[in-house]
Order: sequence, then structure tokens, then C-alpha cells
Amino acid sequence: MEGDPATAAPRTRIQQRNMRRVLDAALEVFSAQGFRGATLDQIAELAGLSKPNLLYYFPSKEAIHHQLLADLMDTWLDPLRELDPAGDPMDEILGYMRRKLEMSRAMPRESRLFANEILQGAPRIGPALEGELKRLVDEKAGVIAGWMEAGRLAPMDPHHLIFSIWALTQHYADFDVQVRAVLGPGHDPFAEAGGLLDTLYRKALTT
Amino acid sequence: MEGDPATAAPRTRIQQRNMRRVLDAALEVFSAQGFRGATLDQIAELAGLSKPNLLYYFPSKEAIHHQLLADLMDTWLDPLRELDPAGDPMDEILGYMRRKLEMSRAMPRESRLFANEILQGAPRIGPALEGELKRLVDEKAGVIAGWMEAGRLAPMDPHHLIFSIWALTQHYADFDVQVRAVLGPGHDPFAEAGGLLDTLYRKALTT
DNA sequence: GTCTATACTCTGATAGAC
DNA sequence: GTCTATCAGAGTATAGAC
Repeated sequence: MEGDPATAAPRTRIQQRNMRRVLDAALEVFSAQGFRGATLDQIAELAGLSKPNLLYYFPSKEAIHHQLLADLMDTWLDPLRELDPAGDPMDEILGYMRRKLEMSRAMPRESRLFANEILQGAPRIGPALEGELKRLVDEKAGVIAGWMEAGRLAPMDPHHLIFSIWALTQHYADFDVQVRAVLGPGHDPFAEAGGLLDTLYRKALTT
Repeated sequence: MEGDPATAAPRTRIQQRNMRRVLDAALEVFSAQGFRGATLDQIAELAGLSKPNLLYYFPSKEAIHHQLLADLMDTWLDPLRELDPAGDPMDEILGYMRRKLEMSRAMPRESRLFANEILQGAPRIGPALEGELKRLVDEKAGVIAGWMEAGRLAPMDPHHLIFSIWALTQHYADFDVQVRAVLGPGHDPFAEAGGLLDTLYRKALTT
């Protein structure tokens, strides 16, 4: 236990720095290649470590990936958590959409890591989807449904409203290559998307 | 050349049947595991062939994948091609959205194959995105822009309008696992999505 | 046309020196 | 704590019998 960084909190600065390096390199490689497409060689090289040294910090490839996903789930749902039942309905929905789009812009690698995992059937994160995620979405969908019943928003299925926000915002991170290929040079996809999504939801949600 | 199914059109029924089996099995495996995650063993087993026999029909793993993507690009853009400049603007946009959603419902494996490719930076399909795809999108975006300038649709960026339709419709194929995990049993995600998307775009595009 | 056997490479993981 | 050397298994692809 004493000298095992993988099962205990790191205590030296070098350990902390190296573990962060590994996780950052792993995020880069896993998000671009998927779990099986990624190799420890790539991660080790990007992290500036030898492969055995990398495996000193984490017991296995699977463990690195698991750590990344666990860390991600922590922050990934923050924008939705912040949706305030006491706020103004339109502001809250538009604010949620903007926070989600900003997260896609700032964390495209995390978005792609997540997308890879879901695309492949969520073999590692499935339980969290049916548990933590479902609970949070059900709760917030209830809030939105209340707003709609009170006539403060146009009525529609709140779950699918949330899905639509996920789809639209994550698309710009996950399909970035395609978006840029079609637009050509001289564009700022995220800024342009922000404008369109604002208009779209404002009109759609107005009673 | 005579007996090489990979470079010539197959001429026997057995060859045709086996090549179709291989491509169908490969679609299943590639779409679920990504290119590197897929193995020839899996594909061969699913196709009911031995691995060497599989490699008699296609020269390499890469060749199978390439064939799938090439076939897919052919049909993937059909819904957009059908958008008719002479039609009613609202009907045309909503019709396009519905055809795209129906394609996601009927061809989820193809959608995920495509998503995997884009997520990983479109290493094999990149040129087609900047060429064929961009040309078609630019053309149809021009049509839509004309409708908006004529006051027949609410004004918005037509490229991003098209992206939004891609994002929303493909989401239900690519993130199917997540959607179903959150909704729980007893739902028909595609039918429910159809209703919401219809309302969403109808309101957003009305002047 | 299809199979068995196998060559060769890549990859995840370990042993052991320093 | 970090490195060199290396193993065992998986994976793509080929050779050659039938």
C-alpha cells in the first residue's frame, strides 16, 4: 500500500505531476481512437514516460480509462444540475443550453471520450446512465414539465427537450471535423451555433 | 483476375451471398467496436466463414471497411438530395428532417459506423467531406437561404440549420443506449422524437 | 473455393537491474 | 521510481493441402 500510487492518493509532487500527465495523454488518445484503438505505447510517448513506468502509476489500460470516465461523469452533469427550479423558465433552459455548448467548446476531448463509450454500447458506464444520470434527468424534466403545465413554456416532452440540447451541443464537439470540412475556413462553429440555438429554443419554447 | 472477387464483380451466387454476408457482419462489428476494436475473428464468425475464407473475398480488413463506407456515402445523402427547390419550404425542411430521422431508425448501424469514422477524425472519409458532402450542403443551403430571403421561412444560418437536423436525428441512433437508459422501458424514442422535432422546427421556421 | 497450419507483428503486462 | 529486456497472447495475413 505504501508505494502504490494506483490505490492510494499520490503524496509526492512528482507522482501528482506524472499521474496528471498520464491522464491527460490518455484522454487525448482514448478520445481520438476509442478504447481498443488506443495503445499504451501512444499514451506513454505522449506522457513522456516509458511504458513500464506508466504501468507503475496505473495497474492496467482499463484502469486509466475507468479513471477518466469516473472523473468526467463528475463534471459532465454540472450544467444540468445548475438548472434552477426557482429561476425564470426561459432563462434557465437557454442558460443550460449555453453552459452545455460552452462545455463542448472547452472540453471536446471529454465529449468524444463519452461519445465513444456510448457508441459502443456503454459497456463500462451503463449502470451510471440508468442510475445517476436517469435520476437527475427525471428530476429536471419534472421541473420543466411543471413550467409547461403552468403555461410558462410551450408544452413538449421534457425528456426529449433535454436530449435535443445534448444532441445539438455535443454535435459540435463530436463531429467537429465534419462541421469544419463543410463550412470551410474562416468560421467559428461554436459562436455561430450559439446564435442559432438561442433563436431556435427561444421560438420553440415561447407559448 | 478471373477468380478474384475483390477486384471484379462477383459472378456466382455463392460469391454474391458470401460477400453480402461478410459486409453485413462487418457492419455489425465495425459499428459497435470501431475500426481497431473490430477483429477479423468476430467478423468471420458472424459471417459464418473461416478467417482465411473471409480474406479470400476481401484482401484486408481495411478493404472491408472501405467498402462499407463507400456504399454508405452513396445512400447517406439521399434524404438531402431529395430536398426540392420547387417545393413548399416548410414541407421540404420538415420532410428532410423526417427522412433523416427515419434513416436513423432504419439504419442505426450505418449511422454508428459513420459516427465512429468522424469521431476519430475522418481518417478515411475526410476528402469526401470536403468534396462531395460540402458541395451538396452548399447547394441546398443556397436553396434554403433563397427561401429565407423571400420571406418564406424565418431567417437563420442555413448551414447550421442543416447541422442541427443531422445532430438531432443521428443522436437517436448513435446515443440509442443512453436515450433508452434514461427513458426506461415502455418508450418508442424515434416516434417521440418525431413529434418533438416536428413542433420544434415548425415553430422555429415560421416567420 | 475452402480449410488447416502457421508466419509475423503488435500490444498489454511483468521481471529484475539500477 | 525508473529503465531495459522480455514474455504471452491476440491479431492480420499468407502458404499450401484438398
